[in-house]
Amino acid sequence: MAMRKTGTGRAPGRPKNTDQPGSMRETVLAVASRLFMRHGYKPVSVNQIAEEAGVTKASVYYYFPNKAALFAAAVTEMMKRIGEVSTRILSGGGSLPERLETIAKANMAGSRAEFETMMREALPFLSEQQQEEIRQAEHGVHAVLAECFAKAIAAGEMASGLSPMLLAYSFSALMLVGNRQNAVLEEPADDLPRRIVELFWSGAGPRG
Amino acid sequence: MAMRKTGTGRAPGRPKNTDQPGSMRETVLAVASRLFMRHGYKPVSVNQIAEEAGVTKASVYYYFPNKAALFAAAVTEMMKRIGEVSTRILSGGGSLPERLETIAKANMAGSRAEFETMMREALPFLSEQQQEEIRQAEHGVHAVLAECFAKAIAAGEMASGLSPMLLAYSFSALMLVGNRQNAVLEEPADDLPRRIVELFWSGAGPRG
DNA sequence: GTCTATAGAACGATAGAC
DNA sequence: GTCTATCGTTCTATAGAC
Repeated sequence: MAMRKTGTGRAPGRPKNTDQPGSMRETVLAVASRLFMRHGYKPVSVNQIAEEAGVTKASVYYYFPNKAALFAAAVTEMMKRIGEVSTRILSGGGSLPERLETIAKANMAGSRAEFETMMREALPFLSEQQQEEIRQAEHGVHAVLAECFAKAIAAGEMASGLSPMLLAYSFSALMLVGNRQNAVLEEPADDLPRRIVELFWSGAGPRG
Repeated sequence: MAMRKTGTGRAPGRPKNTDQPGSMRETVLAVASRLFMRHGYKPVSVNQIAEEAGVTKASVYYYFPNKAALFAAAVTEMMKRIGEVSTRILSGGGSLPERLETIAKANMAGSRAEFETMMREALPFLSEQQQEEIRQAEHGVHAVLAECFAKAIAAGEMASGLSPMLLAYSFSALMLVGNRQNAVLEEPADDLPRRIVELFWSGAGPRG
């Protein structure tokens, strides 16, 4: 007799409403983003995601048309969360450079570099549309920064020669530098966020 | 009678020394880097490279153990050339910001973004060692910049708080920003190199 | 009875084991 | 060189909601 291979303990058919409603899709998304972040795109199978979410593969495919779409949705979701955290930090107390340093710390303590690596690996599997979806989500995160910069420029707290969006993308790019193998940068790792913000704020030219 | 499929017009056997010595490997490398840059990794077959270089596939595999190694070597070679060009620009005339702007223009006019895209596509096919080889070559390019920055810091032409290597990686990261879809940056495209260098040099903080 | 949300099974492709 | 396991994906059956 053949063993049941894909059983999840749950009976087929629509579940009772006692299972809190509307949560299955979000559960799958949460599990997926965690696994994708930890192991990358290819190594994570849809089956693995399904099992950890307590459903079968078929249920995952009920919510997402394919693995790439699930990945894109998971990344987009993550970006949304990052944007919310950034908004919270930026609307908090302290000077703007101090708040930027907090964001830099959060981004660099988290696995931003691993995120970029994962994106590179996954890119060949994504459709143009899915790539665009992710770009839009990324743009949203940058927009949060840009809005803050626009206000600061209007208030005279920042130089006025550069567009807020360019500043946002630049700051984001500099944070990525902080995720490099710190050995080659010849800087103490715990000081990097401060130095990155210092460079962003005051430039590389002679001071005074 | 079967047709010769892979003939290149050259007779089999070791060529006479009149064919300038040691150039075959370089010819293959040059052809490979051009094709990889133009079409990406997967779409380019080793056969195609061999044909355009005027040799057979067997000859290519004499110099390189596999396609990925050939790719890594081609990229490394390109990095070497980029490093040489950067050295030449940096040792030329003009102020340091002006020379940096020249480098930024060269990088952004050239297909730096396409290069990054190609790298992403090829990454899954490269061994750890081959990836490390490319990283080393990239590091070499940054070292050229870092050396220049170190001198400038010693001469008081740049701020002294940051390590030259961190500055080099940061400048490189900012140049990548210039390759984005310029629409989102809200900046005129032809002005971007100047603005990028301006940000790098003077920072985002209030001026004066 | 129809719609929704799940499970189970199977398909073609592919990669690795033997 | 064949066999098997697994992958992404699709199809169908079914239990419960409305």
